[in-house]
Amino acid sequence: MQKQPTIRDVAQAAGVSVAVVSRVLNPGSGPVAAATRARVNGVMKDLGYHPRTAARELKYGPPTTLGLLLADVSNPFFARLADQVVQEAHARGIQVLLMTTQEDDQLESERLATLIERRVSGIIATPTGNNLAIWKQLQDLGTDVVFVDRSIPSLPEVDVVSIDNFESARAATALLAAHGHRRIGIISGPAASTTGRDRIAGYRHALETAGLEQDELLIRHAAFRGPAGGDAASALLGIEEPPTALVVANTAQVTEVLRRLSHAGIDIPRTLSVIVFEDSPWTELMTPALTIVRQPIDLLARHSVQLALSNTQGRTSGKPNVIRVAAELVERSSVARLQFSK
Amino acid sequence: MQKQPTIRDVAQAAGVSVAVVSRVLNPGSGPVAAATRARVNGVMKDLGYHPRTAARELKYGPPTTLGLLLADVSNPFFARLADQVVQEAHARGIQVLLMTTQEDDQLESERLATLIERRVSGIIATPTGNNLAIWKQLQDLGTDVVFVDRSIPSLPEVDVVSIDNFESARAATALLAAHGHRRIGIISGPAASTTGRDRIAGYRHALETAGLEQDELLIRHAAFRGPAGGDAASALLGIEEPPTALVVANTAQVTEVLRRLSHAGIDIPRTLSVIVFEDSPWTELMTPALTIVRQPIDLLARHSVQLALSNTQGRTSGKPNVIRVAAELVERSSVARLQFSK
DNA sequence: ACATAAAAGTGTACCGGTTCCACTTATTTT
DNA sequence: AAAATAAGTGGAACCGGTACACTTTTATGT
Repeated sequence: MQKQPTIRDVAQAAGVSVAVVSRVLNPGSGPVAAATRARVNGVMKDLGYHPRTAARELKYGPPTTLGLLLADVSNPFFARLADQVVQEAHARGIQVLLMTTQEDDQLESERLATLIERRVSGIIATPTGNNLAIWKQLQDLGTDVVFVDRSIPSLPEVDVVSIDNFESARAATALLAAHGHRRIGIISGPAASTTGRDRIAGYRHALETAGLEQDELLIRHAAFRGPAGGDAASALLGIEEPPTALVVANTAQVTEVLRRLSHAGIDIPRTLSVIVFEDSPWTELMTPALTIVRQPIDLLARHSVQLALSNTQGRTSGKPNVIRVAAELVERSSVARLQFSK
Repeated sequence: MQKQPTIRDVAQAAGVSVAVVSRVLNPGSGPVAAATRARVNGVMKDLGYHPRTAARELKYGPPTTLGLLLADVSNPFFARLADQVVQEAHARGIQVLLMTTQEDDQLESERLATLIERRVSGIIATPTGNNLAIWKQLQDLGTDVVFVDRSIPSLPEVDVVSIDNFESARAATALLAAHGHRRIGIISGPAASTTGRDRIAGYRHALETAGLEQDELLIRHAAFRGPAGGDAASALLGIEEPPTALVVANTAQVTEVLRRLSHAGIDIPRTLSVIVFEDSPWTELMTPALTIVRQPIDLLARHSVQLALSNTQGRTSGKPNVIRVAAELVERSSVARLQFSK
C-alpha cells in the first residue's frame, strides 16, 4: 500500500504549479503549452496519479452519480432494467449507485437519506408508495427524481416512465375474450400500487367492451413478495365457477403462480389459458410457450436516464414528464380458443 | 431548488461553532452538552441540513463505497449476486457502485479507472481476464480486490470466491455416467476462463473414473455472450455419434442451448438427458423439470463482501483468501436412465 | 522597433466537512 | 481553599482538487 500522490506532488515533480496540472486534467479549462502538457502527463503516469473524485465533487455538486433504487435485483425485470440503466449511464459518463428497498418503506427512507448525503444528481426509483415527505425534499433539493414502472399519485410533480399498464392489461384481456373466454381471472399487484390498479382498470375495460360480466372473485391483488401470487392462484382455482383464462399481471409473482398451477395439475392451455406479464427467455421454452406481455425495458431505461439527467443537462422543463411506452403482446401457445360449452 | 445549507449555516443558526456541530454529527468524537446537542439537532432539522459525503470523504479515504463490476446484470446469476451483494453491503452501511463490462476488456479498464478515481475501498468483480496491470495497481493502492465466480491465474495474490467448479462438473458428469450414459457432451465457458477450464477438468475426471472414453468432439467451449451456446449445441447434435447426455456448464448460455435443442426437436430426456448450471425458478417449471447445479449465491455474496471489506475492517491477512463453496446438484427429471442399447 | 494582444503560467481563496489544540468554566480531589 | 481534572466550546489548519485574478513570456501587426 503506497501513499497516494496528490496534484501537488505532480506539480512539484513536473516543476509547474498546481493550476497547470489542473488544466492538463481538464482540457479546455485554460491554455497549456504542448511541451508542458506532455511533461505533466508523463509525471502523472510515472507517479501513478489519479485525481480524486471526492475532491472534485466538493467544488461544484457534480452530475456524475445517479441513484438507482429498486425493489430488488433478483427479479429479472428489475435486473434487466438495472443492466440497461447502467449501460445508458455509462454511455454518458455517469456512475450508478445501486440500492434496494425490498419493498420496505423503512429501508427506502434510509436509502434516500444516503442518496441525499451523497448529493446524487438524479434518482431512478420504483417507490414503495410511502416516504412522501422525503421525495418532496429530494425535489426541493434539486435532485431529479424519476419513478419507473410505478408512480405515486399524490406526487404528481414527479417524472414517471412506465409502460401503458391500462392498455397492456386491456389488450391481454381482450385477446382472451376474443378467444371465447367468458370467465377471465387476473392476478395483479397490490391495490396500493399504481401498476396493480391500472392493470385492473384495463382488464375491467376490456370486459366491459366485450360485454362480459365482472366478477370480483376473479380479481386478485397479490403482494410483490412472498407466496401471495401462488395463494391467489389457488384461491382462483377454488371458486365455484373457476376461470378458463388467467392474466398474471404481477411480474414478480409469475413463477409462483405457474408453480401453483403446475402443482394443481392444471393443463395449460386446455383447462386454463394463461397470459403473463414477463419477458424472460424461459417463457418461450415452456411447454406450451407462454403468451406474454413484453415490456420494452431498453426504452424504459433510456427515458429514465434521460429524465434523471435532464435538469443538469439543461432542459429544465416546467411540467413533470410522464412517459408511457407501449408494451408488446406476444402471442404464443398458452391461450386456447374456448369451445362454446354451454 | 433551494440553496443547500452547510455546516456553517447550522453553526450560525444554533449560535455555536462548526466544531460543535461536527461533534453532534459524529457522536463519540468529543463532548457536547445535552442541551446544545438538542438545539443543534433542532436547527439541522429546521434547515433540512444533510452533511455532504464528498466533503467527509476528503479528509480520510472512507470505507463507505464498494465497486461491483460484473459482466452484466441481465444474466440472472449475476443479477442475484448483485442483489445479495447490495444487501450484504447495506447491512454494513456500505454503498455499492454498480458497473458492467459486457465482457469487454476495454470497457473494463475504463470502469477500473473510474473506481480508482473514486477511491473505493473494495472491488468485487468478474474479471474479463485482461487488464492485469490495472488490477495490480489497484492492489498496490490498497484497494481490496475480490474476484467472484472466476479468477485470473496469473494474479494469484487476489482473493477469490467461487463455487467448486471442478467438483460441480465432476458430480454432474458422474451422475450421468451412473445413469448409463457413455457419450456425455459438455458445453462450458470460454477456454480462457477459469470456470470454463475447471468445469471441463471435472468433467474429464468423472469420465476417467467411470472408465469412459474421452472424445474431444463432445467438449465445447462457448463464449458467454451471443449465439455461441446454441451453435455449440447444434454442433454437438450433428456429430457422427451424438451424445445421449449433455452438461450445460455455461450459465449464460443455458437458455440459448435449450432453445436450440427445442428447435431441433430434441426430446428431453428421452433422446437427450440434460443437466444445467443454472438456478432460475423457471428450471423447475420446465417440462420436464430440469436437473440443475445450484450455486449458493448468498454465500458467494456474503464471502465476497466480507473479503472486500477485510482490509479496512481489520483482518489484514497476509495470504490471499481463496474460498470455494460447494454447489448443490438438484436431481429432477431431465436425466434418464439409459437402456443398454448395444 | 514598439505597442499590443494572446498565450502560458503562478498564487491563492474556496468547496464543506473533520480534527487537533487552546481556552474557559464547572466539578472533583485532598 | 487551592490544585487538579474534566467538560464544553471555539479557532483554524487541513483534505485535494478548481477557478479566478494576476504576472510573465511569446507572438503579431504596422
